[in-house]
Amino acid sequence: MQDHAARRPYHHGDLKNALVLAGIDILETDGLPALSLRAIAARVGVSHTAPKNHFGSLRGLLTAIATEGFGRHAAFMQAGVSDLSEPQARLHAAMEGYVRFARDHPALFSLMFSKEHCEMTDPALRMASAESYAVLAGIARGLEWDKADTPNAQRRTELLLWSIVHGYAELSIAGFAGEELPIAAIMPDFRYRA
Amino acid sequence: MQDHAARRPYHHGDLKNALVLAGIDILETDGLPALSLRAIAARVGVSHTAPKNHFGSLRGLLTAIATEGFGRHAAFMQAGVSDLSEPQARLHAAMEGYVRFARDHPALFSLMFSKEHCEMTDPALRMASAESYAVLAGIARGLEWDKADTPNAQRRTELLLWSIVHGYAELSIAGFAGEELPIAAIMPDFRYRA
DNA sequence: TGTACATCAGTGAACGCGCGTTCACTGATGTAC
DNA sequence: TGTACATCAGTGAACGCGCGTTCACTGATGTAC
Repeated sequence: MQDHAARRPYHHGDLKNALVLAGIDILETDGLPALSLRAIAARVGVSHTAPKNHFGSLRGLLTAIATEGFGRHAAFMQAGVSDLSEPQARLHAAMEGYVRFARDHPALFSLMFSKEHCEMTDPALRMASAESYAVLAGIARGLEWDKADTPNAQRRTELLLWSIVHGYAELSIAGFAGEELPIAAIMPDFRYRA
Repeated sequence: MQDHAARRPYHHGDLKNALVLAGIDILETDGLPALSLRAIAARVGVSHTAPKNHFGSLRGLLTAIATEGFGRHAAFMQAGVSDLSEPQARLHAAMEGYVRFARDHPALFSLMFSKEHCEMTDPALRMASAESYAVLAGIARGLEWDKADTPNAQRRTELLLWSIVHGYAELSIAGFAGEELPIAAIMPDFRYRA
């Protein structure tokens, strides 16, 4: 007993991080409805009131989990892209990463876009989601399409790409997309300049 | 008191329908988390165990609500289309209806695509969602695009259109789509045959 | 180097709440004869 | 036309459960002097 006490000191040391990781763990295993302050704290082995010191409330903790989610999401997109140089291949790889993340981590992905659970105005969350968006937008830069001469063409192109990949991911999760085609199979033929 | 009893007979008469409508009402007002058996029954003015006779469980009732949602969703798409004859205009009108429905009824829209809450294998739900999909697919039929010669070109075209409109709707609800552009503003230039 | 004190991190019991379900019931309706 | 009976629709009290929050607390750490 004394030994256990010695091994587990009163202060955790990195509770904030541990709670976020435990939360993601629960999401993967049991889904969003299982994500409560008590369940997360229990998984870390800590009193269920401890999270309050770091996150204020359940909503705060969920927001932090979503923020971490956006980081991983961006990494999924980057992963397939690094080796490629051809613009269209890079775009498709990033989009494929987007969809793969959603399929592999549906509960986390849902949380990331849920106003219901997350504080969308949170600065850290906004920054993380913006960085994730920037991966796609960065690759899309220089993309040429039919309406390139309309105002805000670039922003609109990005929004189109984002809609396609996000919609496909959501439909895929919900079970409406049928067999799991690579996203390249449904992409229109964008052309690149030069 | 006697009067009230006389006015409100023991049997409701159309409780099944009334519960679905009450549920939608609560969704519009207070959102998905507020949607409980007790809340829905209370709104109709009935014991909270009464829904069990018609729907078996909360999940059954939510599935029925989503089914009704798909019906309304289809109506939103149809609404703008009827007056138009030009194919591209019809397509854009249907898609605009799709997005407008999501923006006007975000909680109901979310429920409709939530495995978490609905029994996606329910026959009535499947039929309703298929009918909704058919509105878009019907208009898309005959649409010509760059990959028209690949296998399953039609299905892929439909899936692309659905992804665009669904993704744009979701991003719009989540607050990521910025100012509310009509969807035509981000659509690529499909061409129609003949 | 030591002491006092403020601050921070985590505890654990208690709270009230709303939830879905179970249960034995009652009122109303339909149907067989 | 009437009677018996089965079935259906709705009641309301009670249940146990997990939830987030509050509260007074304690153990550990840092800092001023």
